[in-house]
Amino acid sequence: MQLVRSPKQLGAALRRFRRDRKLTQTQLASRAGLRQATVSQVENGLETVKLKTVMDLVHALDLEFVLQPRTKGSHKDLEELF
Amino acid sequence: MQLVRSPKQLGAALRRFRRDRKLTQTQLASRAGLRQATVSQVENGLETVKLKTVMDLVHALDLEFVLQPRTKGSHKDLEELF
DNA sequence: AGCAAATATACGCTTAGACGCATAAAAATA
DNA sequence: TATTTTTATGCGTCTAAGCGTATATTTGCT
Repeated sequence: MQLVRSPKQLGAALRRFRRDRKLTQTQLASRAGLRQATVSQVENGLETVKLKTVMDLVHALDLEFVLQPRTKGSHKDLEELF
Repeated sequence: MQLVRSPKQLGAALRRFRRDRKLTQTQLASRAGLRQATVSQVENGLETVKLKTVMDLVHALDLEFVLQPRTKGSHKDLEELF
């Protein structure tokens, strides 16, 4: 269960789950109807990826999002500024 | 705490949280650095919205995502198989 | 080291998000 | 009912995602 507060965290979480499932980017891309290159971009934190692309990956990995109020200990991820 | 398995569910969840916080689309848009029109599109389930736009709204509403294995059915769990 | 698999990057192309600005439609309130 | 407030939609512009295809780079294995 992974917190996702930024595209970078999303990419890292997706990569962890993909590896847990012993899939390559190419295999995941095939399942999700995407290109391997696109999977790579998302896993590397591309901010402007489309929500549909993200959801396709989430579904292909048999995952789901939960949207919830922000938990405490919040102000340590200021990795927004690049 | 809202399950988000599609752009439509995301839009509906964001709308609920925004109303909980007594904000108009214009007020939320201002906080998030977006247009009111964009907030409207996202709340109505636009599939191809950019992840950055979604995250801007999530942050502006003081929310966060959790990425987790998909639960079975519509309730908490029933997962133990038999 | 060498090779194969996996991942990151490149180019040209089509499509569309988000923008500013504006207004139409719908919902709330007097 | 009329008026205000809120939400949805329209148009022209700019920018870039994702596509196919291909290749460069990194990683893993023997």
